[in-house]
This record gives sequence, C-alpha cells and structure tokens, in this order.
Amino acid sequence: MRVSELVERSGVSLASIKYYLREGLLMPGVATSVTGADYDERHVKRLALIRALIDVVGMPVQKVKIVLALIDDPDAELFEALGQAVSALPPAIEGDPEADYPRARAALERLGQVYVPEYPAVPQLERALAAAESVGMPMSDERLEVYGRAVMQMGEYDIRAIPSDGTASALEYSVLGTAIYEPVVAALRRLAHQDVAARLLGPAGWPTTPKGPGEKQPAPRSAPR
Amino acid sequence: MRVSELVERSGVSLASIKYYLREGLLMPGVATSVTGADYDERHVKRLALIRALIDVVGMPVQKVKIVLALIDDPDAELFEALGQAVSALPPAIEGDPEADYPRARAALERLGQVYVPEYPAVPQLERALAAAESVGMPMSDERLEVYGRAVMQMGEYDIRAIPSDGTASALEYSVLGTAIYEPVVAALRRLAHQDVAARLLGPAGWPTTPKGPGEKQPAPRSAPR
DNA sequence: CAATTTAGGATAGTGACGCTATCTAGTCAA
DNA sequence: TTGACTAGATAGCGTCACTATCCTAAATTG
Repeated sequence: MRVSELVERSGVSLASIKYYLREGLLMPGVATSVTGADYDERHVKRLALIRALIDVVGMPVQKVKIVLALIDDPDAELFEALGQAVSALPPAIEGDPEADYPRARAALERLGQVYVPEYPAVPQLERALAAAESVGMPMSDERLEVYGRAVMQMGEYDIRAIPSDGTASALEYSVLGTAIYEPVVAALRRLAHQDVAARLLGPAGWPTTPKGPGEKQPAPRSAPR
Repeated sequence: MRVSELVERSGVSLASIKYYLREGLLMPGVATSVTGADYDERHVKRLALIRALIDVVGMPVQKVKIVLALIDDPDAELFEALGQAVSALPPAIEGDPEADYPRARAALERLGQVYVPEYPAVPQLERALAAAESVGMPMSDERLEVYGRAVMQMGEYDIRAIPSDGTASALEYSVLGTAIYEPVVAALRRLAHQDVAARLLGPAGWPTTPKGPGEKQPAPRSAPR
C-alpha cells in the first residue's frame, strides 16, 4: 500500500509518519521507485504500537525507539530484555549501580524479594517511596505488604501468560506486557478506589457493588465529579 | 524564614519558587514589607508535594494546581474529591458523559463493579484496553480477573487506611494516596516481574526469591540489564 | 503528451511546557 | 551609605513532538 493508504489505515498523519521514519521508529517501506514505497500490515501494526506507547503509556519517543529495537532484535535475551524494557518506562531514572537504595532495600527485604540494585525498577521504587515520605505519607509496612501481595499475583500471572513458543513472540509479549498493561492497572486501581469509596463513604443511595449476588442499582442522579 | 532559606530547606531553586508562586501552586508568604515575606514549614512541605506530583507522579503543573486547590478547599466533599483527583492524574483524558465505553463496561461488569461512565477513570480504562487490543495483546478475561482481584485488595486497604479524624486530613490522604502511591505500585509490579521472571526464566544460578524460608543467595556476577 | 497528483527527502517552524535569566526598584543590616 | 537581599514583572531558553513548506521527480490521468 502507499503512504496515503497507510495514513488512512493507521489514523496517523503523514507528517507524523515521516517523523517516525526519520527517527527510526517506523521501518521504511519497500521502495518501488525513487518516489514511491510499499507498506504493509506490519507498518499499520507498528504505528498502533508507537501511538500506544507514546499516548497511553506516556513514553518519550526516544524510549519508544529503545523498546522497539529490543523487540526487533532477535539476539536479545528474554530475561535481560525485561530489565531493559522496564528502564525505558516512565518515569525514567538513571540508576547508579554504586548507589544504595535504602528504602527500596528495606521494602524488598520485608517482601522477601531479593534486592538487586541493578534492576532499573529499584531506583524507581526508591524515588517513589522517598516522595511518599517527603509529603508526610510514608509507606507503612502494612500497606507495603498489601501492595506487595497484590503485585505478586499480577506478576505471577503475567509471566506465566508469556507464550512459550518462539523467542520473538515471547519477547514481544513480556516487553509489551510490562508496558501496555501498566495503564490498565492504574485505571483499575482508580476505579477500585471509587468502588470501595462509594461503598464506604459515598452518599446513601449511591450505586455500589453489592457485597453478595444482587440486583444492579439505579444510576445516580448527578455524576460523582 | 526568608526566601533564601526556603530555597535551602526545600532544594527548589529561587526561580522555580517564583514560578510556583506566579502559577498559584505555592501560597505567598506573609509580607513583612514591600520587599520581603515570611515563609514557614507549610511552604517547605508544599514544595515537597509539588515536586513529588510533578517529578514522581508526572503530573503537569496545571493539574497539580487543581489537586492542591482540592486539598486546600475545605468545602470539598471527600467522595467527589476522589473523582476530581483521579481526573487530574496522567494520562489525562477528557471524558464525554454521553459516550459509551464498551471495553471498560464489559470489564467492570465482569468484575462485578458498577459501570458509571462519569467516573474519570472509565475513559482511561477504555483507552488503555483499546491500546492493548490495537497492539495485538487484548486483555483476556483471565488476566482481567487476576488484575481486578489484586487492585481490589489495594483499594480496600487504601480506603480503610484513610484517617477518620477531621475532613481536611482525610481529604488530603485520599487525594494524595491515589496519586502518590501509584508510582510505588508501578515500581513494585516491575520488580515483581523481575522477581518472578528470574525464578522462571532467568539463567541458572541467578539470585531468586526462595519459595520457602531459605538462605539469601549471592549477588549475580553481572547486572541483568 | 501535457497536466495534475502523489511521493520522498530536507529543513525550518510551531506551540506547549517548565523553568531560567534579567531588570527594576525598594529595604534593611552593618 | 553601601551592599546584600527581596518582590514583582517580563522576556528568553531548551526540550519535545510534531507540523508546514520546499523541492524534485516519478506516476497517473485526461
């Protein structure tokens, strides 16, 4: 297909496609002449992926490039790729292998996980815990254990759900799964807050999730905003 | 204290403090003269909060302003404030009350939660699910249930942990808790991935979390990057 | 076969964002 | 009185993710 068709199919503007081509995010089409190239479904899919990583996950273009290179490179080792992918996710933190991350270490020890400061998520955790502390809401051990148990359940499932066929798809699955499902988790957590809050704190008559099997309740008169 | 001291105590540059004052994020100090004002601990704490929301949570300055106004406004209703706070979190989505969010609705129905399209997190969930779908990794029912159970555990704890004394602190707690702990969850999930992946996929001899009580294992020779 | 459309490549410009730098003028301690 | 400090106003900067404009040339259409 021609560029114009790619524009239509993907919903991405020509200017942006040219930009992604320049930046090396989108692979060039097969040149049919000096002034014409042929694109296919892989280009459509790649554009969807680029937009998802940029718009939904919130990754900067340069980090998207890293993740895509990781997926494309058949030599990458699955386990190492996971670490690489994580370090490309926002908020980006430049980890210092020499540095100590006391809050993260304490947290991981409490959760019974190994503390490997080289994992890119360790400085991310440290910074997040430090931020919570600095605003007067330090992470309690109790909360840590609740959260730790919850993420472990997700993690176990995520890893087991990685297809065991060829490395390529397994790689793509693990790399993208970490990134793509993160906004889903965030949105679900926010909705869980709303749901629990409506049950515990909301006005009487607010629609709530019934504790046991029961009837759907009527919609609220005004939106909870 | 004077501005220079506030700069020192907070670690925020004078130029940035002036910027936050201009933007209405930081409340002005008590003017002692035409050219001098007095700041206190509340200003130090506020600056820490501003930085945490901007740097760690990744909120744009204008959204930070909304969240701070929400915290400062004593008239706000706790339950409504939760929704407001959520809508200020990135990635920002302008929800259309008229619109239907089929993926989000199906997901919530499956989880047994009420579908209230007015909740700001509903369009966020819709977009996240659509993005997963568009890159060829649609959210399976199984994964949805695992995630749903996990976030519910966190949500229940979060809401119960809100202090029941004065409205002001409860408000601050619920609003900030949603935002501040989100990066913690993200980092913990990434670490859970690493931890589980190391156990299931990692090279032999890699440090792993023992299944039962056991010895700490030695650090790896090279970093998993 | 001429005219129009479309494509590719290069380069410069745009608008939002989060500061940052400079300037002015007033104040206060030494 | 001199020099450091301050508030307030305004303009500028660097990054980011595009976006718009040229130019050239091939391909398509009438």
